[in-house]
Parts: sequence; structure tokens; C-alpha cells
Amino acid sequence: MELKGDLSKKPRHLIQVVGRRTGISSDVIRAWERRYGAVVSQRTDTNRRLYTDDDIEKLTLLKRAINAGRRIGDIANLSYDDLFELVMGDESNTARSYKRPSTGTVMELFDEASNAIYEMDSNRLDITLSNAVAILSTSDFLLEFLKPLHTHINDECSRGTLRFVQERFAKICLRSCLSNLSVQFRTSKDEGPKLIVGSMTSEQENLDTLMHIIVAQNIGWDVTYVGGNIPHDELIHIANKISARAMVLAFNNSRDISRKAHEIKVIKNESEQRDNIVLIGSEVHNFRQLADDVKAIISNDLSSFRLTMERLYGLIR
Amino acid sequence: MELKGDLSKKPRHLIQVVGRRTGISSDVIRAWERRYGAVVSQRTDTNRRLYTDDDIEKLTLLKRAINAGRRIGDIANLSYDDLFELVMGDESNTARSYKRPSTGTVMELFDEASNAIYEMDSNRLDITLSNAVAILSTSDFLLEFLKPLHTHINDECSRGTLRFVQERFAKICLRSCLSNLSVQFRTSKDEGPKLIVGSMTSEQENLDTLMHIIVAQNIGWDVTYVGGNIPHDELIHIANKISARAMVLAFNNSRDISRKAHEIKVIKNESEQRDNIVLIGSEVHNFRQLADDVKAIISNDLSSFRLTMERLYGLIR
DNA sequence: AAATACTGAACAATAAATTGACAAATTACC
DNA sequence: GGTAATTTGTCAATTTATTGTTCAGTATTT
Repeated sequence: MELKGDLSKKPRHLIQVVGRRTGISSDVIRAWERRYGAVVSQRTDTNRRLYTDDDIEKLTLLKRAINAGRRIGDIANLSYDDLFELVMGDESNTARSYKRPSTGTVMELFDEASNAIYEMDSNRLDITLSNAVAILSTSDFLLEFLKPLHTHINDECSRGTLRFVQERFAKICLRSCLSNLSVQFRTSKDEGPKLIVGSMTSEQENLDTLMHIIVAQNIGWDVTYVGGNIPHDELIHIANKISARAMVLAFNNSRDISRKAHEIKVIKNESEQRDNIVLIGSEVHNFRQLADDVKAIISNDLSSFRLTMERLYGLIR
Repeated sequence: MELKGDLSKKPRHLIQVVGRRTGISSDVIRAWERRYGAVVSQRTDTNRRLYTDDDIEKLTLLKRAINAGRRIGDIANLSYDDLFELVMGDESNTARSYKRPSTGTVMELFDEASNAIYEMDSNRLDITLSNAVAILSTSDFLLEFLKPLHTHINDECSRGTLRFVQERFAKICLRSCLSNLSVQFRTSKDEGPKLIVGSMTSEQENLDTLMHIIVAQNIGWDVTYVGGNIPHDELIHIANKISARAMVLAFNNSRDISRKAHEIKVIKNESEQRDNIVLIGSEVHNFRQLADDVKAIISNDLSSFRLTMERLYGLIR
């Protein structure tokens, strides 16, 4: 029956949907069509534009090319394949220098989100979050938007501007957004190397950890997340059971440092993959010495974590 | 056997009920029938519309499609299967890799899920869960599938067949599935009456509570979830701030019964909506006497909760 | 008797298409 | 280096299409 193949060639997306998926405003999509014939869609009987999946792909490529510094007028009428070549070339050259989205966009999203939190308007917060996901690249979403928002919430709460219940409410929404994102990432990728993420006894679940998970998935890791408060022998068990290629442990409080240090050593010794333990979290500095001893990798923030996991991914493949 | 097959084909729901379950107003349901033949129901001898479960499913899909940016006129006359494909494509922005299993009884889904949990295969578990969401009606998904799966996990864990880490892993996946579902249900435009869901100090977050949230949203409530461990004055504050029409409190452990009872009274007295407090959870029987005194409603399980919330919803509108 | 449901028509709000204009940024040219 | 031309995203005004809502009049249910 091959429904899929059919559908992707079938013009069926409204301009609004295309805008949401590509992060390009409807005005711009129309302007590109008018001026350069970038993507000329079918029309309905009543003259509405209808786009195919392929159109969306092309628009996405165009956006990436622009992000990499091209001008729309120069590239709009390239074929999909040429465009693809171009983008691949451009992105490998400018891979490390992200061009940030105009600060206006992020600022607006940020304000919208923080108002929604203050008003405890879950609808608005959800919508803002998913807009941010749609508009920003994954890195920007995490580094420029969500992470600052998270610290903002913590600040406001400790300053007393936000009430406890508002903080909790906000974090639940953020968590659900992140876990949603994580599921989406998972089903789209084919099998990558397996990664365990979790934390030990006396460590709670944490939004930062979820962000790290997204980063790892974004690179291509197949992540299994087991949450916080997991005894070390359980961690060893799961690592061996699913043949994980690496393990990420999160540390966000300073209780029981010595016990944790000891348990890290045990994990290192007893799990089959000995080389790839990555320590993250706000309290990770406590394990600097230990990390040297057992050859674990310490990662202080999301960016360095991304680099670490990319390197590991490269080594393993 | 074939319980579902029989009932779901039988036309038995009045338009009012369908409206409540789908969150689509009766007027709109009629307009869709008149203009596009979206769902043409049976009629009684006296010309009243009677809908089947399948009709409700189709309407729900239509609503999800609209939420994803479709226009009703374009999609109303699609078959259930086409609509299904469409919604799946729209909702996962990565339009690939969705496998609809040909045969999906509850038992098979259950086995598939429980194997995935045993193997700690997050991919497979996620796919199974979203298949279950897609195939089953919301009620069946919760009552026939997820709730039994949840108790199964607890049983297996206390029997020692499942390890701690497997339990945790499974619950994280279930939670993320539920919170995902909850976001999808959230009606972007038409506001239902507001409902606060949370629990008091010393009560933890709980999967059952999330299931209750889905049920409430399914009826049409606009739910704000604030999690567990919330002091009662914070609960009062949020209830008044967003003008909630009702509050659901979850009780799943037996600590501090008397303190909690006292706090419930305070909430009742100090919040502006005095008539609508609903108590749920496994330990709710401890508050039977109190519920009588302060005219709170006790709900022992999901089905009775559904009835309670439908009744409240009707009263309020 | 009050509430709910049915039909058909009309209305109002939203979204999209078209066209033209404008301003900021970039590029070309002298 | 400075000025003019070009590029490009955004916006406003106008028209048309779509779609949720409301109303009037009648019938059914409780």
C-alpha cells in the first residue's frame, strides 16, 4: 500500500504549518515565492497554498544555508540536491561558530515564558516552549533559552519574586517539554551507541540532567534515562544488561561525597565498559581528583558536555 | 471475548457527552456534520444523534489534526486510517518511522510493553505506549492498559522479578508518555473551567495523579498541575490567583493524616471556590469523615473520578 | 415546565492571498 | 571612504475563504 511514499509527495500542508515547522514566517515564505520562486506550492480550488513534505525539506535547507551565511537570492532556485551539497559544505566549515538567532526572538520568547510562569498559565507556557523548540536550533533552545530560563526561575524564587508553587509549576512544565523533546529525538534516530544517564543515591532528578540528555541524543546517542536515587549496583546492572558504551552520572548536591566517590570507583571496576564515565552537574567539582584517578571525564556545562560526547561518539564509531 | 469490538460499535452516546469527551462543542459537531459530513451518527426514533466510541475517536483525531494546524474542511471526510496517518505525521515533527501494528489488542500491547520494560528498551517502550495511545480510546488506554501496567510493575517489583532500576526506568517512560498526552490534550483556544491538581506536604508526585489529570482534561477541564509537596497556603494562593473552579488533592501515603485533614479545612475556608474539592489517591479513605464535614468529594478510582468530574463540569457550565 | 436537541440561516472572527511600501543591512561603484 | 543601489524581512490595506458561534422556531425528554 505504501502510504508513506504517497503522502510525502502529496501537497497537504497549510502555510501556517510550514511556517511552524520550518521556523520561517508565512510572510517570508510568500515573499520568497514571489521574488525568487524558491518554493512554488500547489493551490487548492480556492487558491490556498498547499505544501508537500519535500517543500518543507527544501525550506529547512534554505534556512540552514542562510544561517550559514548565504543570501536567499543566490540560493533560492537551486535544486534540492545542490542545496544539500551546499549546506553540508557550509556547515562543516562554520560548524563551531553558531550564528545566533536575532536576540529579539529569544528575548521575546523568554519574556513570554516568564510571564506565563508568573500568571501560571500552562497553556501559554506550553505554547511558548514548543514555539521555542520549533524556531530555535536545538543548541540555541537549550543554551540561549531554556537554561537561562531555568536559572531565572531559581533566582526569582530565591529572591522571593516567585512563589514556591509557581516555581514547581514552571519546572513541571519544563520537564514535560524536555521529556517530550527527548521522545521525539529517540524515535527519529536509528540505533546509536547506548548511553546510560542517571544519578546515585541521595541525588534527585534534575532539569539540567534532562537537558544533557537532549544534547546527547542530538549527537546520536541512544539514551536510557533511569532518574535519580539509583544505588550503584543497580547502575552497574543496567549498564551491563544493555551493553552501554558510556555512562553519565549527575551530581547536584554535596551530600555523601566520599560515599559517592567510592561508588564511582566500584562502577568503574565492575562494569564492562571501563573507559567512558562522564560526570556532570553543579557539584561535579568535588570529584576532580577522583576523575583523574579513574579516568572519568568531567563536564561543567552543556557546551563542554556536547564536545565531550561528540568526541566519545567519534571514538566509538 | 471481543469486549471492545462490541461496545465501541454500538451507538450510545448523546451529543452532549461526545462534546464533553472530545472538547468540541455540540454546535460545532453538528456544523461539521452538516457542512462536511465529518461524523454522521445514527439517530434514535425521535431523531436524536447517537454516537459510537469510534465516532468519538474520529472526532478526537480531527481535533488533534486541527490543533496541529489543519483546517476542518480539508480533513473532515478522510477515513479514520488516513486521518490517523496524517495526525501522526503532524504531531511528530519528524515525520518518519511510525509503525502502526496491524493487530493491536490490549493484551498484545501489554506484553510488548512489559517485555520492553524487562529489556529496558526505551525505544520499544515508547513506541508501544504511543501505539496504545493511538489505537485505544483514552478511557481504554488508561483503564485497560496503563493502569494495569502500572500495578503490574509495582507487583513485579515487590515480588523481586523486576529490579529497582527497571521499575524506575519504566515509570520515567510512563510519566513522560502521560505528560506528553496531557500537553496534547490541552485545548489551545476554548477555555474550559480551571482545575488545580496537586498534593500537600509529604505527598510525592505520582503516576496515578497524572492519569487523573488526563481524565479531567478529556472531559474538558483546563488543568493546572503543580506536583507534590505543596504547602497548603501555596495551594490556596494559586487557586485564587487563577480562579480555579475546583481543586483535586492526591493522597498516597498515610503520614500526617491529622495535619493534612486540618489543612484541607483551611483550604476549604480560605479559597474562593468553596464547593469543589475532590480527594483522590490510594490513601483517600482516611478522609472519609472529613469529606462529609467539609463537603469535599472522595473519588476512589479513575472511573468514579470521571463521573465526578463530568458532573461538576455540567454543574459549572 | 424546564432543559435539551434539531434545523437552517445569519453573523463575527480568524486566516490567507495580494499588492505595495518601507527600513535596515549589505553590496557595488566612484 | 562615501554614496547609491540592491537585498530582504516586515508590515499595512484590502479582499476573499473558512469556520466557530448565535439565534429563532420547533420538537423531544425529564
